[in-house]
Amino acid sequence: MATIYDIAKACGLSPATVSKALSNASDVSAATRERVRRIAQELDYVPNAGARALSQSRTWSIGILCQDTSQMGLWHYLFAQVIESFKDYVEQHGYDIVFISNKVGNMGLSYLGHCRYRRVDGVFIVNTDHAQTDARELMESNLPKIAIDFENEKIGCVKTDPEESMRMLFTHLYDLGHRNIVYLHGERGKYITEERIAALEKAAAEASDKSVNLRLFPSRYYSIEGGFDSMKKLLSATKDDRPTAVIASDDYTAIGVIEAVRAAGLSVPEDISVVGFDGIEITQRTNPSLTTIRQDTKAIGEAAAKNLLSQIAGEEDVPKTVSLKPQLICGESCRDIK
Amino acid sequence: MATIYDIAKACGLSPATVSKALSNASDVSAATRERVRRIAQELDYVPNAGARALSQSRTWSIGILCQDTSQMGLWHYLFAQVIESFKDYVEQHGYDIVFISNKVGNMGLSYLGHCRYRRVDGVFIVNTDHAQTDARELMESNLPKIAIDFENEKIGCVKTDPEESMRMLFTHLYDLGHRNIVYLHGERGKYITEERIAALEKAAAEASDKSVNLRLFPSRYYSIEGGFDSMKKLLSATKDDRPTAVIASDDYTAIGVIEAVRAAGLSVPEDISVVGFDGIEITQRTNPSLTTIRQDTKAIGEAAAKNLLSQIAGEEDVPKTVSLKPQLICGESCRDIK
DNA sequence: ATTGTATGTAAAATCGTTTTAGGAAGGACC
DNA sequence: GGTCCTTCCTAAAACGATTTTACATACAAT
Repeated sequence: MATIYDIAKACGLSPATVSKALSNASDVSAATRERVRRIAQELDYVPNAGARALSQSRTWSIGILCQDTSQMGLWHYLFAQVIESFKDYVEQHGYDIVFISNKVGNMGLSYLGHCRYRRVDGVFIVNTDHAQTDARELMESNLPKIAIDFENEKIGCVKTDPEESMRMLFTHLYDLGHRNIVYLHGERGKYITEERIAALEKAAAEASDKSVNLRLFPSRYYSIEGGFDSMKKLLSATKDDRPTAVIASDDYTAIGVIEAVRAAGLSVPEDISVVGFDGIEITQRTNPSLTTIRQDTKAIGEAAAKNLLSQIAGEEDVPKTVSLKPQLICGESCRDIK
Repeated sequence: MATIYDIAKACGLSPATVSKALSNASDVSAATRERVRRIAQELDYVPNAGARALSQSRTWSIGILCQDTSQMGLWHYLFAQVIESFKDYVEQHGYDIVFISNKVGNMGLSYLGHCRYRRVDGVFIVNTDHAQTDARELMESNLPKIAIDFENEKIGCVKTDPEESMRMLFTHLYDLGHRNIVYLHGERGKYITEERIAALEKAAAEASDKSVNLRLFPSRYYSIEGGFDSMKKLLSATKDDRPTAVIASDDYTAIGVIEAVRAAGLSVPEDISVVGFDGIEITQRTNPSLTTIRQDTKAIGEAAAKNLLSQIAGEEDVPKTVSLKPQLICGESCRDIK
């Protein structure tokens, strides 16, 4: 493959001049620049990203961490959309993406190790067990970085405003007359879980209505089966005091919840109203269609990208946290019981 | 960040020896090797993939081309699973993945240009418009490469055996008594479309039954809306000779088909039987659940990875085409009309 | 004693860029 | 004519590895 040396030789110039000509440096005459360009074309020259990276000490690549014990793998519908939006954005700015893993070859690299091996210019933490040593090490590092739905002193985040989201859901149910509500929340201890629980309890408290009975019940994220099992347990645990509405941790869980309600011989929304979270496409195709909070995945990906690129560029005053507006999608899974 | 030079200095050795010690070369004493290892640990050394690539002229990275005009983007459920499986496999062998695009920065790189810019060791063509100039250029190149559902002289492929798949579907419907069948096929001209149509017609011919009436009707891949629209048209075009069964090009299309049947005041499977293709998870959650052909996405990804790594290793007799077994999943979308 | 063979290490070249420091040529100005 | 800018270009170092060649030393075989 042709290199700048080949071009230099063909043009009768030095490699340095060729490099500058190709990168639009100011101290090359227009005539020379054009000649170099032409010859480069003719020789089918493509720069070597690795060599460039070595000399610039930046690779124009960004790491993405999206790993989880959940069976969904990397391709959770929601995360996938966020990643795609992120990728499109950074790609336009010349970056490629590297999926960070701690199982590369037999090198025994940690997440951070992998980032350093590939010399990524920054990292986007989409999903991981934030409590795990490996993830912690990465977040402690001083790489430019941004996360989704997680933050601490060392890392900022992009998220769909939890306060507003949960208030929207609660208010929607409350206005339909629901007072006996259960939140089927995701794994306790996860940052986003705690945040949403707090937000929901706050919204409930703000109603200042003694008749409101908000209870929590554990489930897990992104699992139809998990939603099914949890709802089954919930139903048998609340025989005498069945909730009139259930807020699922996410849309998959909500699908499972609906199945469980049916399996118990009850109906949605006649007997129990159900709402989800995330607003993935399929929720509008289910039967009944689901009332849920839509997260704007495109905006999330873009906001994360913009923030990270600003950090990489060394800009000052890069916002630490970006909070995006949720949108309530009204399906047919809730009944007015007033 | 520590380099082998730092280690060399700390050990009182030459960089060459350090390099060899770290790569388990034979001509380094065990004692030296251990010492180097220890110091490397202490200095928190991580090799620089770019530098390594420059000197080895291989990057340990593989390009993935998965782009399409379809609105599904990169994250089509089926392709996503294949890519994940592929990624897991090559990752274990030390490779990272690069998504190939023709919109990187403002460099105006073609697909092949991007591959050359990043010096990928091989490329996996998951989905693209194979007729497009850019894709053709890539396939003409002499990079190690493998595709899904496409092949020609220059590139081999991994696919779910079309002959067997289509025969399974046809036979299933035939055995249920269906004689009036429509295939709602994907875009004409696509390799896989033509292959499946031919396979289906062959299976129908093999029935040697004059009463079999197999018709083709155009639709497009992976679109619920597309399936809906096509089925609507089909219903109005066949008022007097409605098919008893419809084979959709894929599961998404099948979902749209079912909606269209309902919208026409008919029912699945009472009035019309519907089958899909791909076997994505959600088809078992729809109402009714879908009879479909399951493609083994994990096996596809692995087969592609294995094949590509063999090519990269320069092995001889790497199989050009790998054909995998389909699996018939029986849902409740077909009725026995005998 | 000589030759040969491992063995362990070092020096230097190489990979393809970018960057820094400077040099030559030519014009403008006093 | 000398000084000072510009403008355009080059040489050389740097980036961080790997790889090839060469050179010691030790020890065995002849």
